Amino acid sequence: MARVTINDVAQLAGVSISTVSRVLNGTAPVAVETVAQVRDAMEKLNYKPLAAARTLAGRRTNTVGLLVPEITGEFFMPLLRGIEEGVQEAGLDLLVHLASQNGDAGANPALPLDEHNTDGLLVFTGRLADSEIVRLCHTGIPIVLLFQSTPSYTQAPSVMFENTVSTQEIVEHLIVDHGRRRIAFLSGPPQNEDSTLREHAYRAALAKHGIAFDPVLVGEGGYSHERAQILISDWLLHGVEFDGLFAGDDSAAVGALLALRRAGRRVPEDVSLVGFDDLPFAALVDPPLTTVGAPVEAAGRAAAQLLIQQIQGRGMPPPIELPTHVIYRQSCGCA
Amino acid sequence: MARVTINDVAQLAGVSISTVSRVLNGTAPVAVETVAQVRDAMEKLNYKPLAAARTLAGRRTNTVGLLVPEITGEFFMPLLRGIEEGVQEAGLDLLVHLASQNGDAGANPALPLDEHNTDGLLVFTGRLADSEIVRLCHTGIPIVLLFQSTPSYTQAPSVMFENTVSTQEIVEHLIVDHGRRRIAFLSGPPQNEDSTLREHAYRAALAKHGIAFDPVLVGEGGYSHERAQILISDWLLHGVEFDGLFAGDDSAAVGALLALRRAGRRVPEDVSLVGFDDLPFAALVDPPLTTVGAPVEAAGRAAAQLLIQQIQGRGMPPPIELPTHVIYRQSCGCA
DNA sequence: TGCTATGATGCAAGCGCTTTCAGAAAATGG
DNA sequence: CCATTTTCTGAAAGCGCTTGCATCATAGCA
Repeated sequence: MARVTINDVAQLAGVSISTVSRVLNGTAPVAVETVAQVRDAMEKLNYKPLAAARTLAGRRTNTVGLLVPEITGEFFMPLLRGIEEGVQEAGLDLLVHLASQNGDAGANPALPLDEHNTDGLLVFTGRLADSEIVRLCHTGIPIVLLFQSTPSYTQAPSVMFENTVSTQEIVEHLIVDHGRRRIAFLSGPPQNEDSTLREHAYRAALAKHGIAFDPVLVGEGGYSHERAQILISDWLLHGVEFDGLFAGDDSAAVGALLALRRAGRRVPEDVSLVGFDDLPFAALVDPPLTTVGAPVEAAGRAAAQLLIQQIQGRGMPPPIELPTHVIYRQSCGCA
Repeated sequence: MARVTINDVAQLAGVSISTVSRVLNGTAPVAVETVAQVRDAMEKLNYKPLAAARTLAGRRTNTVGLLVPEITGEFFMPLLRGIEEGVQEAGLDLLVHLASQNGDAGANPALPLDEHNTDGLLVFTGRLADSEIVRLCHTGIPIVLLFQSTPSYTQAPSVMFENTVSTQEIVEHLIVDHGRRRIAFLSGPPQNEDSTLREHAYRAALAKHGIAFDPVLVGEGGYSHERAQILISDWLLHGVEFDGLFAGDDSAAVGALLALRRAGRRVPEDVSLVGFDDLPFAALVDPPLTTVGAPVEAAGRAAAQLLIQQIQGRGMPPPIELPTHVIYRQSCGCA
């Protein structure tokens, strides 16, 4: 049961392999009846071209790599879905690679994908040092950065969310509409760009309403419900008082919610709680979470498309910033 | 800036390409100092073997494919994580492919992966018809089935959860410890094997305690919170009465929880609610969900390992059934 | 010392496909 | 009706790597 090759097809169809290749790829005109014969032969033999051979001969892998820091959190799912769809639409395949998160940033996290020679790389990991990205860019491989702005001296396009406007709006909402004055903020993982932007916006909102920034009210939620839960429990235990909480993202918000409830604090009566991302469960928790809707799946899809655009030589696309908007539910105190 | 090939390395190291290949693959003894020279040359040139060429020459792709029905639900994440880790441990790569869920089962959902010629296939989709699986098996490509038992006339190993014992235990818990008599059941998607098994166990538990099975109390929750929420709302609206609910899985349980709450039913006072899987959020909802703990990530990892075992010719492993256990929290009525 | 295992290497034949080049056949135009 | 383009097809040269076979020392063993 040897593999059916292009030769077998050519033979059966009574043509040369060049012709078979051409009907396969549509790279040159082929007479309609010849096409029919070839198609027929392919069908009969159940011919499946060998990807590796095409790659080797055609010098393109038809594969894009996705470099992720870890597969966790509700956030990753819609993202992956968007990416897969975008990639599939273009007829490419998706190679998922978990970047080993060994502490040393000096290591070569992208290596495996490098080696596998994908046509392009989607990078979703703050962990990947700028220098590494610069290196990758210089190899000429198309890259798209997810939620990480383009480092200088490169022009890898990035896909990001609009953080500032919505964050400011949601924080101001707590101040203006719910009369909160002591509003805490939970940051994301260290050096997370989104988090930095959100913190700036948070501070700006406070400042705008004459509320002094209190460093006590800022902690690292790490976009993780465990972490946020522990942190908030700790705060509560140590008498840190606040009447509003912008949790940085929805995962942290849920963790915080749990901690608050366990400590007997009511949401939203005692504390107005808001998140960011509008992940699937945001509407499902009790009370439903007021948050910022971020088009995560669309971001994945957009990233895939930007990458494919580069791969296909259709130019270097500009960075994309996807709009977000506040979604008012009940956790802030709205009816 | 042409590609650095094995030739360049060989030349710089002053050896033949065969030797380079051998130090690369360790397929034959090479003198230590030669190895050093070659390694050196590789380093200097920053040589990266081209995967496609290795595949073509070596007749193996070093890639396994994952066929998924859709990327959604909390369930998929730990599964993917387990798979990726298992695959990565073996030094292989993971190609993720979303099976188009066009209604026609007649289509060829696996085709794309087929074409890409992976060394093996992880199949996680009830949608893939048995006939298709049989066909795949007959092509000789290693396969592992996820949550779907091996069809007859094939011996593709499968990874499944132990459904019966725990389900029976959790349902009996509602009957015995919480005095529930009208216990409803939400099934998974049609033809989902886990669901079928769980339903059998559910019925067995009822029977064991002399409770008549009432078909009115069975609905399709589809392992989806939206679907479950709609269904339960509907039931409540139409006066379907129940004091216990085994939601089939945790996603459906959360949906049901929401519907119950919206309708003013208290959990667990009015309705004892339990799920299955112990997904990450199960402990986070309010009240925390009593459920059956299923090692989802371990299942992914096990599947990857079974597949790799086949790929490496280390024999055809037997199916695996992973143990589950009831996790008592508060949604059933326990303190 | 002669003879065979063994170690270390090179040569060259592919792996299955794409693509350039050139040629044959058919279509076009004046 | 001949020159010229256009359409279609085949031969053949790789793409970068693995691997079977041959080679040649060197070492082991009687």
